[in-house]
Amino acid sequence: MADVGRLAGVSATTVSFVINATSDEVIRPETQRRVLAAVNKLGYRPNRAAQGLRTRRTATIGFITDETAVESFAGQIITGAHDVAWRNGSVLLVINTMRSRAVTRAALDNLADRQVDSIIFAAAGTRMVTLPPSVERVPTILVNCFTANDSLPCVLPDEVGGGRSAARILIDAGHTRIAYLTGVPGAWATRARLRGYREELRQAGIDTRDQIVSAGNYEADSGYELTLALLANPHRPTALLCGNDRMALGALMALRERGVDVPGEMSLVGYDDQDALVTHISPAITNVRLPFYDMGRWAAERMFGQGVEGLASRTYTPCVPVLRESVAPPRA
Amino acid sequence: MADVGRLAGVSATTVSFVINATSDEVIRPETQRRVLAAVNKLGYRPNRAAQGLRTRRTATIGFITDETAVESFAGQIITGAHDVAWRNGSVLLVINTMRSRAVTRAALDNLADRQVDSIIFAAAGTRMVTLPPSVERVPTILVNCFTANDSLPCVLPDEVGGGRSAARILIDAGHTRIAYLTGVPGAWATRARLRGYREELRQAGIDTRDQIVSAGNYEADSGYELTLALLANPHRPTALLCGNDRMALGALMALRERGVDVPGEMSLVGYDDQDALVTHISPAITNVRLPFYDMGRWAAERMFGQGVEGLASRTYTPCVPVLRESVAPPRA
DNA sequence: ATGGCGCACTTATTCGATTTAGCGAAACTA
DNA sequence: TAGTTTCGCTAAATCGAATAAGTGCGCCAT
Repeated sequence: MADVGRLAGVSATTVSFVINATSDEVIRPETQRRVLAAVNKLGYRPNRAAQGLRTRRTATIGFITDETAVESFAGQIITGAHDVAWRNGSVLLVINTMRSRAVTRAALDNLADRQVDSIIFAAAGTRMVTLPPSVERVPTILVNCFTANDSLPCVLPDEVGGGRSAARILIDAGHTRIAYLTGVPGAWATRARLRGYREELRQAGIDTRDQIVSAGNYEADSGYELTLALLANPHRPTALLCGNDRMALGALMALRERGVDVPGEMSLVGYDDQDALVTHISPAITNVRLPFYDMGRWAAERMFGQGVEGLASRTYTPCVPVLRESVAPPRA
Repeated sequence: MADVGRLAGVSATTVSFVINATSDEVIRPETQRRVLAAVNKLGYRPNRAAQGLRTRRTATIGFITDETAVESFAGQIITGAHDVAWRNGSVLLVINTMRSRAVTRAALDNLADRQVDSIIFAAAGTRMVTLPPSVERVPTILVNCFTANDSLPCVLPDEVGGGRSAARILIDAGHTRIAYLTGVPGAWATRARLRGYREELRQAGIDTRDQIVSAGNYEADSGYELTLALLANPHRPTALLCGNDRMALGALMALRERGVDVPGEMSLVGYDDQDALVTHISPAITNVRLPFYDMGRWAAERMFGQGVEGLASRTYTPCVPVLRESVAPPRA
C-alpha cells in the first residue's frame, strides 16, 4: 500500500481512502485516477488477513458438518451456503467433525480463533445435537439439527408438509388405497412424515385406518421385504409411499420381481430425492425432495441481514414434490 | 495477550514465548506456570488472523472445485484433503466455481488475498483445465485434472490400472467372453479404461478381437440399450463390464427385464463405485473404485512435506476392485 | 577490578491494512 | 480583518500477534 502511495505521490492513507471509496473523505478525481493507475501498474491487492485484523470482519463463514461425503446431503447444504456467501463476498471454511465431540469442540475453537464472522453447523441426518457452551462466542445457525432447549436458531425440513405432499401426489392421481412403508419408527423424521401422510389422507376424506402402514428401517432391504409382504395381502393397495429412496428402490425391486408393473399396477413415491438413486433408474421415481440446498441458502442468508438475534428458534423449509414416472392413476 | 501478561506480572512478549515454547528463549519454569495460569484464568486464545499477518502462514489450504454437490465425488476429495489438513492443524477454505472461468479467476485471487498457504484445485470429472496465470502466486496441486503443458503437478486416477482390475475380476472368475460397454468414446477416462481392459485380456491370453466392445455415453439409458442389443447377439458373452455405475445400473435393468440372472447367467462389473447407486441394489454391483478420497489425501499431504517444487507432473492413484455380489463363475 | 557472557526478561519494531486526529491553504462569514 | 469552515490530504495510532534488539544482573575468567 505504501508502494502504491509512493508511485502515485500520495500517502498510504489516501490509497486506502481511494480503494475503499471511504464515504466521508474527499479525494480529488485526479488524485483518484493516479492512485488507481498505480494500483494497476503494481498489481496491488489488499491483504485480507491484515484487513480482517483491523476491521474485525473476515468475510468468512465457518461451516461445520458431521459428515462431508455421505450421500451428498452435506454437499448440497454446503453448496447452498456457499452460493449465498460467495455472492456476498464471503467464503466458507469447512470442517468435518465425523460426529466426534472432541473434534466438534476443537472446530468451534479453531473457527473462533480465526475470527470467522459466523458459523453454520450442519448435520447430514436430521437430529438433536449437544454443543459445547463455547458456541456462544460466534453467531451460529444450525442446519438440519437442533439443540435440546432451542438455544440456537435452526432450519429444518418441513417433514409434516413433506408427508402431506407425498400423500397428495397419490391422492391427486386418484388413489385411495395408499400403503406407507415407514423408516425407523421412533425417528423424528419418520414420525413427522407419517403425521403429514395421515393429515392429508384424512383431509381428503380417506380413512387412515383402512391403510396399511408398516415399519421399515430406511434400508433398501426393508423396502423389499415389506413390499413382498404387502403383495401377499389379498386387499392390495394401488399405491405405495416409501420412507425414503433406498426403501423405494427396494420396493421397486420386489415389484419387478413379482411382475407388478410400475406405475401401471402400482404407483410408487419415494422420499429424500437422492438424485443418483432415483433418476438413473426406470421408471424414475416420483419423489419428495429434502431441501438441503435451500436450508444451506437460508442459513447463509441470515448471516448478511440484520443478524442472528431476532430469529425464530425453528424455521421450516418446504419439501417439494418432484414428479417423475412412477405414479399413474389406479387401474379402473 | 497484554492482559495475560499483566495478570502474570510479565510482558506480552514473555507470554508469547511461553505459549509458543519459542526454542531459543529461556523462561523460568515458575514464570511459565504463572503465565499458563493467567492464560487459563482469562480463557485467552491467540488471534489467528493476527498470527497469520505476522508469520505469513495462515494454516489454511484453499480448495477450489468445479462442482461441490454432484455425485458426491467432490465431497470425497474434500473429505480426503480435509482429514489430512486437520491432522496437520490446517483447515480448508472451499470455493465452488461452477465451471465458470470468471469465478475460477476470482476464486484464485480471493484465496491469494487471504494468504492461503497452498491451493488444491479439484475437478469432479477427470479433464484438462486451463487456469489463469495468477495460479503461480500460491503453491498449487491439481486433483482429477491437469493442464495442457503439465505446468502444475496433479493426481489422477490410474484408469489403465482400473481397466485392468475390472477385467481381472472377471478373468479370475473364469470368464473368457467379456463384453465391454464403454462410456463416451473420446473421453480420457474411457480410452484409458479400455486400454487397461485390452491389456489385461491379452495378458491372460484372451483374444480381444473376439470380444464385443460397444460405445455408450455414461448414462443409464445407454447401458440399458446396449445390453438389450447384446442379448440379441447369438454368441452372448458371460460377463459384462460397464463404463460406469450408471451404465451398469441400466444394464442390470435390461438383464432383469429379459430374465437373465445376475450373476448366475451373466456377471456384471461396474466402474466408479458410487456408493448410493451400487450398494443399495440387489445384487450389489462388483466394482472398481475411483480413488477420490485418496487423491484428496495425497494432494493435501504434499502441502505439509518438502513442498510442491520437486513433484512429478503427474501422479497416478490406484483404482481398487470392490468385490460384491454381481460376479460369479460362468455356467459350465 | 574489569570485561565478557549467559540468564530472564522487556522494549520497540513489524506484518498490512483501517481509522482518528490534525494540518495547511483556500474560501467564506461576520 | 479576524475567525470559522471546507477541502484535500497526511501523520500517527490501532488491530493482536511474532520477533529483533536491547537491558540489567549475576557469574566467571583474566
